[in-house]
Amino acid sequence: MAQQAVTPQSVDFAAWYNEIVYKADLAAPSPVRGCIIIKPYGYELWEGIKGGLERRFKATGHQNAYFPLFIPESYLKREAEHVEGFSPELAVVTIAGGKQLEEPLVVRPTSETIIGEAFSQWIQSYRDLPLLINQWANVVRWELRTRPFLRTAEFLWQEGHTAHATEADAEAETLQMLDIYAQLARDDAAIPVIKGRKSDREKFAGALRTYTIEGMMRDQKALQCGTSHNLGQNFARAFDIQYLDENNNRQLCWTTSWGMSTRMVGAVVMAHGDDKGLRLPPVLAPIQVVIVPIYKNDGEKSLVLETIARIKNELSGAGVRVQVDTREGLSPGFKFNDWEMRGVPLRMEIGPKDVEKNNAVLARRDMGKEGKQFVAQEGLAQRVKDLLAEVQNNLRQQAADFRDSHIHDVSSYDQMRQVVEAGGWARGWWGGSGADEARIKDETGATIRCFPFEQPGGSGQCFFTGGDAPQVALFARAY
RNA sequence: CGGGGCGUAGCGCAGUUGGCAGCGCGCCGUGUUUGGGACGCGGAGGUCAUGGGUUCAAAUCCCGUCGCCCCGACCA
Repeated sequence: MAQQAVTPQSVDFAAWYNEIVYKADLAAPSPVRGCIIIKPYGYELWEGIKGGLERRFKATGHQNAYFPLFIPESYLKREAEHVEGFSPELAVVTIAGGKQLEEPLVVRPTSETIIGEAFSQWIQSYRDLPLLINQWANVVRWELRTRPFLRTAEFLWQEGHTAHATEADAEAETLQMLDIYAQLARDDAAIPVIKGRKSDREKFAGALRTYTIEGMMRDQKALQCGTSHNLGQNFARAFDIQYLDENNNRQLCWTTSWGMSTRMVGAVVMAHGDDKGLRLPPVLAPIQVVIVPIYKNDGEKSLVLETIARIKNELSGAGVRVQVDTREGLSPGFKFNDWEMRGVPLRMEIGPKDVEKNNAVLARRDMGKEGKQFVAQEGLAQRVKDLLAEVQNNLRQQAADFRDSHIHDVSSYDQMRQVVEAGGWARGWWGGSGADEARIKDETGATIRCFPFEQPGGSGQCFFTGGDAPQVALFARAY
């Protein structure tokens, strides 16, 4: 059960986050270092994200498949940059069935290699392209510092893997999927994100280009919420993914991969939560409306519950996810706080006075006391749906305003440092090298989150080197 | 892998000079409560991380081992 106050965000954001995750019943600690148990409420939130993605994947012609958890070690090594990127964080099985394995099996950190091997067999002709596959899976990356949902040793995600005949097709797919992630974040999770390209230093090991959506959390730190990679022909070359074109010539495929993970649950927590708990966007909220009955005696109780049963049916029938809090022995006040901790967007109170007057009390989670209102029971379902839409919009607007007010344009390193020191995001012309990036990270803690798609146009003067800069970059401290 | 800290009830913790294993929250029962975090009474719950040692006697002292947390390094 959720309960009691939480460390305020302003005092210690990290402590706030950890407490919220456990008190809102999203997750529980696990006996295995760096792993978590995702509890039903947290898993339902993930299912909401999954559902939103799944719908969009299917609408764009992707199919699900499933590939093995174990990957022959030699597969990883076929793509030089890839293996170098992942080696430090691999978990490897060397003994199975009581015997030393001839070839160690890597627990997948991602599946480009084993899927690449499969693709090389599935694809013969240009008629087999594009091949659009998605997999829902768990992956393991042996991280040294872990945090619930944000970075865990094992996490759940989807990984899309596609193969195309041309570079242009692959690029279009990569951008299309990034756009789907941005839609999911904005329309479902109410997190406005910035789309952009990763610097070479930050891109996926083995990719030609990596695109990202970056969201701002309430401590102003950046969180990479999803990535989409144009893998060029790197994996096609390593795994011999070829097709015969219309002219009977053998050609290498162009492949992509893209992923969004349970980290997104952490994003929802950190982008919207306040000192009273979670604030869930209605589109993803496992429970959209909770009804708290108010009564003093058995007579009132049966009257109140009767009315509630009718209202619940009406709401369910209208497609609203509603739950009645029938727990005995807890005061209404306790329940209010409990559901606020869990982030339920709308609370309804029904008491004897409401039964009598055919009213209901509605309270919005995204607002304070002024969010409480008395409404008629007539037309309640529509009223609730309208309010849910308002909450969704308001959360997104609040997140957008917060983000926009903490992004600042900079034209000198001094300025950039000031912005970053204050916790904000710095946007400025960039023409520096990878080594310059490393130095900035060292000195300020900030990294290039992305080169935003939205560019001012033309070229400018790099705020760091003073040289010519072809584009602006977004710098921030990140998770 | 370096520095620091902690392992005692489900969770959070106290336990002094070695002398009956404790507190708060939660849990179970019961009665009174209930429109913003109720209260009384009665209960259940322990391999004091682990192995050894000192002692009449160890949660407490000594040695070892394991695990976890924090800071640093690392982080497609």
